[in-house]
Amino acid sequence: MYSYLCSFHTADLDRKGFLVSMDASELDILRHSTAHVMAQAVTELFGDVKLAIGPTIEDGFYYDFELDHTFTPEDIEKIEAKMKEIAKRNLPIVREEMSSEQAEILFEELHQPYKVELIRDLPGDTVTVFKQGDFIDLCRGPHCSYTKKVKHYKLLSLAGAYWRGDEKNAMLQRIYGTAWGTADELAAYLTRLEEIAQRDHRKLGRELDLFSLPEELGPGLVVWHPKGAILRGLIEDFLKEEHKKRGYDFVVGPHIMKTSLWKTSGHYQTGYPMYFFDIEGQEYGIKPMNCPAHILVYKSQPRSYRALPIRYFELGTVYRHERSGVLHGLLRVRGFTQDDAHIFCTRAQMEEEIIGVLDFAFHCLRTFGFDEYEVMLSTRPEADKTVGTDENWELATNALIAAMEHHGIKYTVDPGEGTFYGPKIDVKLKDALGRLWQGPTIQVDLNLPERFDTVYYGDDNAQHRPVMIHRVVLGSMERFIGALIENYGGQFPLWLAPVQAVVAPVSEKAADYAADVYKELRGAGVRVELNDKNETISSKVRDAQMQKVPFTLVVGENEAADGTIAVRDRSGQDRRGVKAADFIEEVAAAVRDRS
RNA sequence: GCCGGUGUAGCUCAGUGGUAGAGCAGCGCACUCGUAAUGCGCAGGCCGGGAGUUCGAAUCUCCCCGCCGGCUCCA
Repeated sequence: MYSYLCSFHTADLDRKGFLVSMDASELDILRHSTAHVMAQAVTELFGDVKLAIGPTIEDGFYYDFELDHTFTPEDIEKIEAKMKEIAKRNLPIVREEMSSEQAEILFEELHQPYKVELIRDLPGDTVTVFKQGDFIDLCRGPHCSYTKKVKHYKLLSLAGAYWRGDEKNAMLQRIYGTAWGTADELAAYLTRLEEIAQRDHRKLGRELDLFSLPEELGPGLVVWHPKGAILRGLIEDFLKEEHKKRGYDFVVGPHIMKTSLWKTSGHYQTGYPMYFFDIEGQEYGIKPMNCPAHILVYKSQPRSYRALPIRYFELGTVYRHERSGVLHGLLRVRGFTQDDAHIFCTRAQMEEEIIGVLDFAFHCLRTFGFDEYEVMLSTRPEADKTVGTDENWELATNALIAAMEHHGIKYTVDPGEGTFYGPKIDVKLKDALGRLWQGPTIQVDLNLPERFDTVYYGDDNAQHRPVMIHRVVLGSMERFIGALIENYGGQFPLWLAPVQAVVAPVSEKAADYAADVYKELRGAGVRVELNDKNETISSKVRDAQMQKVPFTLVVGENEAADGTIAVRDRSGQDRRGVKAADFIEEVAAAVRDRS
């Protein structure tokens, strides 16, 4: 498939599978040097600049600065021009090793307090600095040999960023950029950014009339329009069917619950971002999670070990007070519906249950066109920040690992990134453009069973604590559909397309026949629309294409005469003389195998 | 929440102190048309909200709100 690779000596594929002229480490070096050249340009242009950090990131780099001047978009052009000039000077980039003390003195003299702080925190007693002309930066390197190598780059955006990512620290100004080995690669990357913008679910959501987030409603609150609601309904129907197959019981809880319940669960005390309000002197909270209700269902009667595992499923709508600055289309909202389930089982059953959940999750994801994943195991944070015994943490973590190994899943460990109440597995999905999205999460909960004193009776007739596994498969409807829209670029497969076909009469002469075809298809369960506007057929075809409708069914006098339809698909392929019944079967077949 | 940007018709966007504009979408009329835009016409705006400066504000200033790009946080 990649046989043409041979013609590229140092050719490599980048992380998203695109052919690039440099391997990952060469690109990394180039980008790092580009960041230095940018920092030099900023320093030369604005004088008193305090440099923070300037690492490489996926596809590029950034550098954080502190200075009195506030960057404007116009400054970006000036900085790019200055970078070009610096590159042209072709300064040698020289590595120098020095003792930490020397370096500290050097950067004190240069009025670079952030660098001094970095040096103090670095292990070892020597550091390296890199010099190009008058510009000196603390840096591990390596770098390109000359500034001239820095050629194909573009500064992309300005942003604020806290020093060391801590909001208690000073807000710095960050400039993001990208850099590549050749002009073509840079151009390809910029084209790719364009493509990503074209697929933006917020843009497609509006254009395809799927959903909106009206200002009148409040930030982060979604209304689903008819077409979006069809899409969402199809996904929910699929989920319900799959959960039934896999032995889940459906439960339903209310949206508001007394604050005392949130005190029992601990959400109240830990300052979970909830909404609280008062009813007749009694304080209530809107649920940010579904678990307490599920636990109360569990606790509604004594449970025997024979009844376990118990799996409760709910498409549970929750509300969380997300900080205003983090809201983003469907991907980060304040009200959302999780495909949430809680599994209560014995310790001995835990591993098998997790195996089942993983199997379930991957089956669902493949159905929606996600075939590549990255899996992360998040382990226990510092012990004093967590609940639960060492033994239980170990047991839970081992069960997660064993289940992944059972499936032969390659995973990376995110040490200390588990929740305070237990370890978890996060699955990230890779979409059509190679981007990662948050997907299934499986968490073992060592906290709530204790807090709610959840028990079952064992064969020894004694009370035991069940293991509680909290898991979502698609995550939330909102976030998942956002990802789905971008993954398909709005071109949903037939089984998910809100409108599967548009009947487009060529002229009024075929209007009656078109109406008949429309009724026949609708009667057969095809999601079909009739475009009987007083417009040309070209215009109707165009409308359907723009709406990314899978099939446009053109009917004119010819079709009316022999009782057929002309089927045009989204790629522009046209099949004439198709019987409506055959088309209906074709659609039904695709819906059956979800394609 | 914080830093920066931004907000004009349903959508995309012009309009830098002197009576609010275009294209598309919508509605009407004509045309009756064969696979990505037929023509003509008509409607449509508290220029995000509030306060101020000014004879006069979409335009200048301040406050608030939303959105966008990030930081932090997360399904």
